[in-house]
Amino acid sequence: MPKPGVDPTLSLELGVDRSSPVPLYFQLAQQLEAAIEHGTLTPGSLLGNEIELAGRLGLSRPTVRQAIQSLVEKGLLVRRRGVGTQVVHSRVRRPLELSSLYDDLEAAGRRPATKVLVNTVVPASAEVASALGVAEGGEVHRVERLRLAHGEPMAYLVNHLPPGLIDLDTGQLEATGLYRLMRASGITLHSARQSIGARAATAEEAERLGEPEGAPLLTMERATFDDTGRAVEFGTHLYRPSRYSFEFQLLVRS
Amino acid sequence: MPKPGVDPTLSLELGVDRSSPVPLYFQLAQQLEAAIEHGTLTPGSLLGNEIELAGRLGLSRPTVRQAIQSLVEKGLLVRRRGVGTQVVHSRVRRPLELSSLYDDLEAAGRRPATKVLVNTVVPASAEVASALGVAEGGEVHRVERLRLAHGEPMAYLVNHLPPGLIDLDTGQLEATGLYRLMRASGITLHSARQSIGARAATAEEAERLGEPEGAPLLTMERATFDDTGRAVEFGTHLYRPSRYSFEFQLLVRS
DNA sequence: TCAATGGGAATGTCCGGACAATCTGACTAC
DNA sequence: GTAGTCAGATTGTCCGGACATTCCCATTGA
Repeated sequence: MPKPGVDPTLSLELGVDRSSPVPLYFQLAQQLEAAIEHGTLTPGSLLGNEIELAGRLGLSRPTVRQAIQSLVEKGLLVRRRGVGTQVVHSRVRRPLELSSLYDDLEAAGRRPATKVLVNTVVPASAEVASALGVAEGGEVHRVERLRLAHGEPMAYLVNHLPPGLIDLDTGQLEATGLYRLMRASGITLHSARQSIGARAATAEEAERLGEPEGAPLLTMERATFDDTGRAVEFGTHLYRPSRYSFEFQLLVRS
Repeated sequence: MPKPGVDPTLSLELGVDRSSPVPLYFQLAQQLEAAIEHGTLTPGSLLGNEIELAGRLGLSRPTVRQAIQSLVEKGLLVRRRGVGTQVVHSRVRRPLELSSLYDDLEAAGRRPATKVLVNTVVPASAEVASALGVAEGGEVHRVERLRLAHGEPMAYLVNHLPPGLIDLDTGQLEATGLYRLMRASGITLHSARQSIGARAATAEEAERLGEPEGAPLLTMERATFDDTGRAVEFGTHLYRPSRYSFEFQLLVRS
């Protein structure tokens, strides 16, 4: 007896370009993701089984599985043994990636402005030295920035970087984000350790951010590492909670 | 000419049990992870190439690749084409999973205590109805809890759940976390949308948490979904920033 | 009416092989 | 000496197949 629901991938224009340098599994994953995004593949609908799908596309089953697997890891699909592969109902946003505040804002359509307050070399404090893995008192870059949105201050960012890693040009810092500069310098960002908390603003901080003294502020500390394990950045950030909050999606690792 | 560095996996007692129901790739991944954790595989060291490793273990290359891949996704290993697979230097902690505050505290060795203040059924407010996808005014469970550590209040947790999903026993809620109860009820948690911010405490909140009025509080809102996309929980939490902050590790998706 | 059984269907695991893409380092030519 | 070139090593991609495991559901039996 045929299944009641028709395989929704049948109506899709799926097909891969074998002459393309883009891997086949990636091409398929992109097409499926686009179909989900576009609503062609409706939430809850079952994808046809892998073997049949592979045959229809002229691909092998491992290749199709690899494509599906990548979407499962993105949280777009759910697989169940004995049942099939289903499109997840809930709308999935980005699962909290390591991006700069600048990129976040730009993606949200807001045009962030940056004012570099300090861009210099200083001796490392004990805290900075420990975070960056350099000797206390050794030279490190220090950057202080004020991030503005709609002309109003939104965040006060203090970052320390180990010496000799990157040229910190004030103009570039104002035009783009720190992470983008680091990536452009050939640094492969790998992981970051973050801590988010809250505290009352000091008089100095309050003035910089345009808040009353003692106002609640959102704080974030972050140490970023490249793929060799080197600490490449240590940041201490202050956000105005009325202007900014951390929004993200978590996926349960099964 | 032989390579200068000896393959560090040679000195490992690697071996799989083919009679075990645990998948072979998973057994291998666990052994490699244990070796990294234990320091037998030192950071920066290169694992021998996949093909040789597969041959030595009597496994196929895809199986070995699958094991390595899972550790790459955990951030423990880094692969580079033409070079090899390397142990990451930086110590990786959990990459921010979806766990309850209760589990977090327990893992940290602190024995959390929970006081259930309210456990009842209420009509859904507009906000709760929207988050849970139920009709406004429809019945939902409401749970208010106070989380204590060392006898001092640490967080005030308000959660709403759709009706008929789970039996909320006050005794159980005080003995364990909400997520653990949900999982035990057969609910497959899939994803959550979170928002972390800060604000000043109201008089009522301040009293409950033992803070002065207007003190900065860390706030977290979270909607949790199961793998069918149903909202299964909506929580609004308040934390004392002197007692709690969000700590986690991010991995860069390449 | 309800519980136990069993078959079909789908994903999960594993194999062995082949070729491509990329990086490193040594060699060569200038 | 320096830059370009080439070969070896290693991971990335892809194939086709085999069997195991799990879930759903219809059938069967009490």
